[in-house]
Order: sequence, then structure tokens, then C-alpha cells
Amino acid sequence: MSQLTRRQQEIYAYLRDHADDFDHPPTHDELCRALGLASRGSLHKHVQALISAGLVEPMARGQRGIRLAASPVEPEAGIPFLGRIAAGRPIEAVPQPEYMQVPDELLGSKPCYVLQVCGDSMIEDGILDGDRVVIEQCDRADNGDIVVALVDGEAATLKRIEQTPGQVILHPANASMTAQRYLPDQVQIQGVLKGLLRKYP
Amino acid sequence: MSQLTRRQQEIYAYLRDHADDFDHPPTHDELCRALGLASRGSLHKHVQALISAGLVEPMARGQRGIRLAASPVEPEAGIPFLGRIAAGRPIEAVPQPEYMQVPDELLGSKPCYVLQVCGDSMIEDGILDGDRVVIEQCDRADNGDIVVALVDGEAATLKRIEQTPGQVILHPANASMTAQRYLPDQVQIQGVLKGLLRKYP
DNA sequence: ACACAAAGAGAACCAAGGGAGAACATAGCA
DNA sequence: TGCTATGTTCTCCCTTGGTTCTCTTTGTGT
Repeated sequence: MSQLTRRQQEIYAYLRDHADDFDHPPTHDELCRALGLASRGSLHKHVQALISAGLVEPMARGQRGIRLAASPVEPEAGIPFLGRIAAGRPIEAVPQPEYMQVPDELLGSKPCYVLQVCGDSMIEDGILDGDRVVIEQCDRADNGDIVVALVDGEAATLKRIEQTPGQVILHPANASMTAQRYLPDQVQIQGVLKGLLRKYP
Repeated sequence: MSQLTRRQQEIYAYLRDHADDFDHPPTHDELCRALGLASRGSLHKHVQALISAGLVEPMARGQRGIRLAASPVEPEAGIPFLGRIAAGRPIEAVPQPEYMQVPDELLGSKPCYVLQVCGDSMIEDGILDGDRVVIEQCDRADNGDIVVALVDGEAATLKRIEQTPGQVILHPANASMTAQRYLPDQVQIQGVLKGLLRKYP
């Protein structure tokens, strides 16, 4: 898991320990006063770091107040197995996530989850039907990364990404399929591939 | 590695014994104060010596705080990583096995070990150069299993096996290679493939 | 006495952490 | 429609911490 800086740890500890002192989730201003900060902007930077570490709930549109993430990541619990991903269908979620033990080396610095691959669209990159992939939550990627991308808000797919100013191309690794081109607005990156696990019978 | 000087041993002992006193890894300045030093530069020299002795984690880019090198995973907690296997060469053993954390699901019922694959001979089965494979120790296999086979007592290779009464065929999964045929006596099975781990950068 | 290694002080440099504050965006409200 | 509270983004700046020097002191072996 990513290393929090000292200040970030202090702020998280404060939120955790004083959650009950507030009858509503504290705003940036209130937190600033409590922590002795004079600038909302400074606090905001730290809160963003806590969000990307998965310790604080991301701000929903129009949401007020900073609240802790419902289920802080338990190191001992492992990585959540969320469901299956097939090219072009929404992620098929398992009703209640199981937690898997995954080698640390396969994890990124941000929170991660595991999906099971369904289909052969990445077979030429050695990703087979039934493999489990470790995905690091992330909303941007470098060209050439393999990503979980949500297209038009509903169809999730695992593909190699190529981003140009005008369009986003999702490349399968399967000669019988063709690359898909979209407008940047249509494609939302949900994570990048960090590791792969395969079980042989 | 070179012998530690007396002061270096003292500093290492201090780090080891007081690791729990700090909620963050101590900085050079903090350590200086704790050790009665007035200069970061002096301490830095000692810490560098400890790093090159492998007792302290090397500083990653931008990392802050001095932390002890992670103690290797205890044998009972992981699977030994024994070395690299390339088609047709003996297994290249690492001098001293590291132990890796491997998901239980990838293990068999018998003792297992991990090898790193070297080469593309199984690429069409989705086993790429650099992948790590989990091998269950075993001296026999079913036809179609992928096995670690020792040929003529020296050349180890990872291939799909086909056993007939008169001969043993080792099939690569690479169109540019051909299957190898041997007498049953020439081939000794050293384990069967149970799992695969791949790390993406 | 001399050479040498270990150890420390301190200065200088650079990158990352952290904070201040302005400016902007958006929601809720009078 | 403005006003206020709040979240967001930005730039500027200072501080902190790791690194690299040089110089000095001290202890030890020949």
C-alpha cells in the first residue's frame, strides 16, 4: 500500500479518532481549524492523498464534508475479488467480495482489486480465459498500459490503451478482433493491470 | 559484504531495538538526536554502510525515513523461489532461496516451489518470459500436464508432456519449436505446473 | 613518530513536503 | 438574483530531509 506522508497519517488519525466529535462530517474549513491550518487548499491536497489511498470516501458530486471510507483496507484481509470482466459487458460482480491473498509484489501503491478474465480478447498478451488479474485503482494510464476501461458508462473491458488528443483506442491482443476507437469522453479508466494469477488444475 | 565497524553496529542495534518507538521511520535528523550526533552527514555515512550490508532498506526516490530491510519471509510463511528455468539448460539456482507469498489456491497438496520462466517456449499457452510458475513437487504426471522435466539428468525444461509406453514427448507451445522425443528413462519429472504469477510494471 | 582508518562537524545543494492565499466553481438559500 | 458556504485548482514560498563535499579529531598499529 502506498506510503502516507507524516502529515497525511496525522490527518487520517485525527479523522479516525474524532469522527464522533462531529454531528456531521467535518468540512474542509472545520478540519483546518481543528488541525491548525490556515488554508483549505493545503488540507485539500492531503485529503486527496487519503482518498487515493482508499482511506477517505471520494467526494460525490455536491457532497459536503469529509467522511472516512466505509471499509478501511485491512492488510490481513487481502485483496477483494470483485467479479468477472468480459469484453464489452459490465463487470459481473460477485454478490459479496471474497478476499484473496496476493503477493505484495503484484500490488501497486494504490488500492487494488482482483477480477477474473472472461474471454480470449487478450490471449496474445498471455492473458487467458479464467485468469485472475490484479488491478490497481487509477483513473489515468500511460499509453501501452493494459487497463480496465468503462465505455459509455456501462461496458467494461480489459484492453491495451492508446490515448491521443482526439481519441482513445482500445487494442485487444487477438488477431480476430479489431481495435475500438472512442472519443476521450466515452472512455473512463477504472484501473491498470498490475499482476496476473493463473491456476492450473 | 565488508565488516561493520563498531559504530555501525551500534547504529544498527539502535534501529533494531527502537523500531517500535517511532510511528514513522526515523529521519536522519531524528536519529542524530537520538544517537547524540550533531551532523546528518556523519550519520549518513554510517547508514550507507548499513545499506550496502543489506541491513537497511535502500532509499527509494524521494523516500523519507530510515527503515530496516524487510526481514525475509519465514520459510513456513511462503514458497521458496529457487531460480530460473530455461528450455534446455539446468535450472539456474539463486544462491539463497527467497520465500514468496503465494495464494493458497495456486498450491498443490504436495510441497511446492517457484521458478522464473526464461524464454518463449510456452508462449502460446500464455506463459511468457519472466513469468513465475508455481511447481508442485511430483515425479509423475498425466498426459497434457505442463511439467518441469529433467532430460538426461541435466537439462531442465518446462513443457507439456505426453507419455506413451515407448517414449516421452515434450511439447513446447511455440510454433517455431518442435516437440522433443525421448526414451522414458531419459526423462525425469520434477514437478507439475500448478500456478502462474506475472507482474506488470 | 608516522600512516591510516574511523568518526564527527558543518557547509552547501537539491528535491520533496507542506502551507498560504488567491481565484474559480458549484450548491443552497434568502 | 445575489450572497454565502464549501470544494477545487492554482501558484508561490518556506521548511524539511537526503546527499555530497571538505575539514578536523581521535584511536590504533607499525
